[in-house]
Amino acid sequence: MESTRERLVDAAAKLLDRGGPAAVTLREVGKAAGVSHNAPYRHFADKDALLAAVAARELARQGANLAVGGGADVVALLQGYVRWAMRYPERFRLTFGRWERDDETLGEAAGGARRALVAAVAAAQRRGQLPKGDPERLASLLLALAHGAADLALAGHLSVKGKGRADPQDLIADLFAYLGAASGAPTGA
Amino acid sequence: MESTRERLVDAAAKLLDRGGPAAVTLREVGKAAGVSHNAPYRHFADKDALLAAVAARELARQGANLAVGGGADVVALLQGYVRWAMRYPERFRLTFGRWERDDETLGEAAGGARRALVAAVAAAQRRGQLPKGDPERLASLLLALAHGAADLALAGHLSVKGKGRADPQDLIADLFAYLGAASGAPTGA
DNA sequence: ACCTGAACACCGTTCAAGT
DNA sequence: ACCTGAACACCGTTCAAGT
Repeated sequence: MESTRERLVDAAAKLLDRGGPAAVTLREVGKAAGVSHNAPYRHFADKDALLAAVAARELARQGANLAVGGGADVVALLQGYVRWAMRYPERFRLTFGRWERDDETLGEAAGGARRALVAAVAAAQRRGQLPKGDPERLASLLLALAHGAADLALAGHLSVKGKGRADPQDLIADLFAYLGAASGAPTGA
Repeated sequence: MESTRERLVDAAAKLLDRGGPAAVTLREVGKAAGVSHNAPYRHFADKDALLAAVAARELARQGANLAVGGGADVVALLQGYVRWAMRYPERFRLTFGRWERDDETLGEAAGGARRALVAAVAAAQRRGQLPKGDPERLASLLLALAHGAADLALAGHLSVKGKGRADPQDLIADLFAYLGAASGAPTGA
């Protein structure tokens, strides 16, 4: 049996996927969850807190995916990340949107996902597939590329219609090829 | 003398900077521009079109900055891009937000900025500072990293508080060091 | 051609009240 | 402890009317 709270988060995520943030109204969320339009206030401080719960759940699932991957290929991890972003653009944007309030669960979920990625990077370094150096920093580089490629692609600022058509997956492959060619740690930093 | 239309765009941008998208109401925009709250409808189809005009103006300015740079260093160009994103987070997010409607002026502005970046990349390739290969695709790689680093930094998902503290500028420097170490075109793609 | 003021539907939030 | 229905302030949009 699903709790009301879970049904509310479910409904919010579904509405978000369908019509973007504008479609997520407390009235529609309530209707989809089978409660009144202000029942959410018994479970969340306000609409923003409900959206934060959606973002936290999404981030936690990402982290779980990464953790399952364990020693999985870093490339596969990043490709999974991009695939998720392209499939659920609204959840992706919400997750990395404006969260001035440092929601605890949200921060925790983000930390878990990050640790899994860093571990995979370190493993790839030991295998000689990635250059040596601080794995935290290298993970940031890889994540930033995957994240930026996905965001630009969603905004339509990546494909130039005519030639040089590179999707996010191509760019990830390119970066890995370059990193494989670079033997050691960066010299400039 | 500034036209009403320009004053409206100015006011919208200012309100956006101050309080995010939620603060941009047509009533506040009208008040700041010295007109009634529905005067905007004589200049823009709806609120979304007004925001698109803000985004287009921002993108055009970015393009102008890049064009002025001319043969400028690619690193300097990307650093300027990141500096802009960190200084005006709301404009940055708006510009790369959801624009299903293919606003013409917006697409044109984006194309101009992109062309300037590609030209700078090609110049750097001729100077041997960047590996050979399709400059369009290499530009996509660089832009994706700068964009992703800026977006993650704004979302607070980049600095890990403790160690490995890498800001977007560091990541750009890292990527260039790696690319400088990689001699040729990527082998994997 | 550009602007105004009133009006409408919709939304987030609050509150008194119910079980 | 959890939920409801009415109510309030606010917002985007429309429209008749003014210059």
